[in-house]
Amino acid sequence: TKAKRPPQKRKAEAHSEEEPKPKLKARVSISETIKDTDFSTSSKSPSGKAPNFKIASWNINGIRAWLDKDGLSYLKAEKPDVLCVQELKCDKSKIPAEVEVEGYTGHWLSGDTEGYSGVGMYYKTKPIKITEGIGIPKHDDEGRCITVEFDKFYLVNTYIPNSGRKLVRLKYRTEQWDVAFRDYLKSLDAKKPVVWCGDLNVAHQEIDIKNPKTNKRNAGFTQEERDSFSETLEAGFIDSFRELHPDEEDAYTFWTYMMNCRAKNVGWRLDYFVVSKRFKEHICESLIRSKVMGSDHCPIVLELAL
Amino acid sequence: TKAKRPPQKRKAEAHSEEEPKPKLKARVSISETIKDTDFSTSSKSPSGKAPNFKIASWNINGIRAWLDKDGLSYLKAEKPDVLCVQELKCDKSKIPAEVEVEGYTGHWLSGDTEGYSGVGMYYKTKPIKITEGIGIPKHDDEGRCITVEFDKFYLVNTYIPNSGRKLVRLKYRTEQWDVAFRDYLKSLDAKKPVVWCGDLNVAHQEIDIKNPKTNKRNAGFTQEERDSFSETLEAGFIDSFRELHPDEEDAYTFWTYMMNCRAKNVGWRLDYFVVSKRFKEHICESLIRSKVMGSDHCPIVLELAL
DNA sequence: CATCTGATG
DNA sequence: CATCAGATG
Repeated sequence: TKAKRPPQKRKAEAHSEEEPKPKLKARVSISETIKDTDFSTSSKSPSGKAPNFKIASWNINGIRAWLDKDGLSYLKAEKPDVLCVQELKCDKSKIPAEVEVEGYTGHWLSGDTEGYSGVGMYYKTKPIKITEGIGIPKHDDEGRCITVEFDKFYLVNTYIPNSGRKLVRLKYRTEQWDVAFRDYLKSLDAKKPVVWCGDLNVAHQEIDIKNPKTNKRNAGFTQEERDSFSETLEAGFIDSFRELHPDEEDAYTFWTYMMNCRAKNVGWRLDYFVVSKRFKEHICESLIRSKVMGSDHCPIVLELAL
Repeated sequence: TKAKRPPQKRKAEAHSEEEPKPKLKARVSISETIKDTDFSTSSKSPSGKAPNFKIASWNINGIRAWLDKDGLSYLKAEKPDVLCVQELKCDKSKIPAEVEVEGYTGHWLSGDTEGYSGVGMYYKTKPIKITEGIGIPKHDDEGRCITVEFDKFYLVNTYIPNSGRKLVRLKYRTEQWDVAFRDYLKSLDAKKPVVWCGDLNVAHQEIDIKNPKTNKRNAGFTQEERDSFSETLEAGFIDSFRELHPDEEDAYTFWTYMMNCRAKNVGWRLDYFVVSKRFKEHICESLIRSKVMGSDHCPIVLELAL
């Protein structure tokens, strides 16, 4: 029977002195892990065209921690036309100034809960339009979706709700969010082709997870989530990585920090580039940057010939 | 207007895998800072006797963090007969096994609030008796006092309540705790001489703090706390450090982690060895180990000739 | 295991 | 600035 802490108020200073000063953390650098990846490309579209537009996506697990770890070295090495990031875990107003990168514009979206969710992106060339959310207030208060309209396609960057431990949010996720989001995707697809990317928080098939048997009732591999994702794909979309690499095993984008799973490659493929079927002809390559460290997810890349 | 987090339960595992494994943190080592201190002694008691009993005291600001930083290297270098520590910030049941040291017995006391307060000690030779608290339940639920009875004296190890930001606990501290504790000390002193040590959370006089002017209404330097400490001393005790070093300035035992105060020696003397007046003849030296790092307080040492 | 908030000092 | 707890993933 544990007691409460002593009575508390706010905003005073015990043993004060003068003024607080900003802090500077020293962390292990992401830059070191960049060297193990070859960022050059030789891919071609089905009709033989070389890529001229590259999109990257990464669940960065906290933008402040990621910046401290020099996460921007990835952006500078990959040099994509757009980088989509998920899980900012930081209110828009609290993002450090070091987030700015020469040659890119950043766009950040946070939800109502401090330190929870949030997505953002860096882009080189100004899109036609940027939209936050999916247009349904009750689904838009967690900062999970940004859509940018380009000339030839829509790019939708999402951090799909996690069903949670004990699957407390499974019904919300599959019966509410996924349904509403599917409608949203379809409405975009009716206008222009769509590239939908991000942390979709589902491993689609058994090939997309190391331990399918033991994870059937864990968030991200329930039948409900997998079926829901199938239903979205059936509405006219393809999973670009699996389309190009139908039999590739052990291809994951997430590894829990626990139990040394990354070193053992005990992972999940939770991050995707899903594209409108009719846009398939523009896809040159769909890649997983599994050697880039700095988060419990790794970046993924889509190379397009527009 | 910030929203709440999503609904939560306990004890399940999202994206689980197998079993969790214990963790191992890498921190800056305290051992490095030990080298700057000379732990030998040449002190003598008023009657010319060399010390044969050494007591050290240190507010360690979290025993788990302190162990990770190799705090025990201080114990091994100082080699006191007793080391008193304050602010365990750890339930007794959660103290790591590495706390054990060859040649010493540990005794740990935690309060009802997880991660808050708590005191403990290492001793070489078994005391006659060990008592937890001051015998008043309403003052004893925060794990702030251990008394050990030796042949020639009582040793009282305390972490005196902080009056808090905005002085929310000043009345409790001075009108309740200090009054009850003073009675407790007097009752011991009636039986045997007393050595009272620990983090007393008060800088007694202007000489005991770098910025007396600006801290008059901050916890640890209010007139109420200073007067209360004076009143306790007047009951028959002496501040051993100030007794031996009446004019020594810039002698502090605490520096806020903020604003680089330690490097600038902008500090407070909050840690003391207070001893019964009639025990004065046994005091050889009262020292401040200001170069030993690892906490926002530094260790203090009392050398006795028994 | 690692991030965050918020309490405490 | 640095510890801790507890939530979240």
